[in-house]
Amino acid sequence: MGKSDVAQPSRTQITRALLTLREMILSGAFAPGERMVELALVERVGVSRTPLRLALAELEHEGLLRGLDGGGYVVREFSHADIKDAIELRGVLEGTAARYAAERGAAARDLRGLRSTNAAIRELVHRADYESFERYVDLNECFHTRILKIARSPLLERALEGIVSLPFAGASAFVLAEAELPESREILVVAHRHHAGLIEAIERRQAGRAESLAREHARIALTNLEIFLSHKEVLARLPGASLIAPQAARQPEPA
Amino acid sequence: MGKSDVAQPSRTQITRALLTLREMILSGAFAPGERMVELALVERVGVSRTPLRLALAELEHEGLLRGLDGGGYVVREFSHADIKDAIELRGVLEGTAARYAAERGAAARDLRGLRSTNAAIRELVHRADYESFERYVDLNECFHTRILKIARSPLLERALEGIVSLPFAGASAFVLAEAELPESREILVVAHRHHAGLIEAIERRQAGRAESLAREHARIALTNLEIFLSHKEVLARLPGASLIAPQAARQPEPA
DNA sequence: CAGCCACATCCTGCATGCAACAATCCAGCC
DNA sequence: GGCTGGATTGTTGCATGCAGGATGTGGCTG
Repeated sequence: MGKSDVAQPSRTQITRALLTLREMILSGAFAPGERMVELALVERVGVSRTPLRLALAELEHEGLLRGLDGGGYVVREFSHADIKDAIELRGVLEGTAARYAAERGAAARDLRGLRSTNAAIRELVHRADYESFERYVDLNECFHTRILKIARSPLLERALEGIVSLPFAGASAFVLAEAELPESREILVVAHRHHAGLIEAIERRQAGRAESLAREHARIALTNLEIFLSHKEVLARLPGASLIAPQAARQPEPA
Repeated sequence: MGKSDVAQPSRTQITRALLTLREMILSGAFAPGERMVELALVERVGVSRTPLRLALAELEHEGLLRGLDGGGYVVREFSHADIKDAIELRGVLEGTAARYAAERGAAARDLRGLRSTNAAIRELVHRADYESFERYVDLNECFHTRILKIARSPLLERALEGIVSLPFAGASAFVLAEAELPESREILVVAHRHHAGLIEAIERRQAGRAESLAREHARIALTNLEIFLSHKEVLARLPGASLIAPQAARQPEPA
């Protein structure tokens, strides 16, 4: 939303390569651990090696690729623990954002913006059609972005960007497909309640409350994750699903 | 420690350029806002444009450079607010690491390692010579790294790396020159006490205590920052000092 | 039959040349 | 005199050629 790079999909070859590669990886075009051979990608992406390499380096920073010692990159694989960690860490950072917002104070118009966004969300909570869910995702992102802006910490924004760029770590990662899993529908009611509490906490300068509430809010995604992992046929339709490591012979480490 | 890139300073041209440029920037070879012209850097660094550009992109990720819309990079300038934010955010992340360590449990040998490191620190707290301070910095870094390892969260490590790579955000950023400012000497006693409390909290699985203690521990750097800002003649000798914006009547222009 | 060495192949790291874009400066015109 | 247009210069974006290194394979030998 803030960035205007989607409007110009190929203003530069680097972004073209970046968008194409990210799309390909998340859609499962490569198996986890598969090596990203530059010359092979030149054909499939349509750019030269120079911008392509820049894009690969960028994707390594985003966490989708992993650099090899001898050079080159492979597609990363994400364990369940990785995803849980990412969600928890997002909660920590968004909690910090909420705390900053409460401590540093929010302008009246900022609070109004939060309220109007959350009011729009309330209208959609009980809708069941797909279009409403798409709209919900937008509004949800908007709400989280608003709080982040109110926190007024560029560094925090950067750190959070680095987390939500990971698959399944975003605030709305699992929301979209909830349209198909009615058992998780009531979660939206809880989320709306969390938002309302956050607004109130920020308005009343209750920093501790705001922080812990935002953390708990992020943990909603953990619940959603569990639900999804027991419905693999739906999970497979989410972007990046192919990057999740099978839970099989992995040593289970209960928290 | 884990990475062995310092042993081979120029194993690849990219790292050579990266190390050289970082050194040059932190030593004040460029003024904040100055444009980093590639061709000019080719001479001064001694590598070609291709690896140099990779290094520039890396430095932008580290936060030392800022990318321009039309292309190219400029040296970033850090306000006091930026530094305070970085320190506070480091506290949040190290607090999370301490909490993880307490929640997930530390092995006996990990606790022993923490204790021995902190015991070594205790020996140095009242020493005043420069060599002792250098050793103190090493041990301090070691202690923080140990806790981070015990937390067992690769993602958290990455996030923290992204913060401490900023100038003045590291755990020992202001310690080294404390040798010259006796008024901040007793801070080391407090820091040692914090460490001891952290070990105890982790051992007793007191997650909340561990988190808030680590946060408070990071705020020591805030105190040190204030002290330094009132001793500009000492501050100037720290790497990266030239990147700090003067606090004067600067017109803040929020994006 | 197993281990080791040498060779061939593939891939990445790097350098350089070319082209397009942006900024700047100067000149001409209103 | 100010503004606008164009030209020139400087800088980045991109492509490709080349070389070094890692890897895998085959054959030879113990």
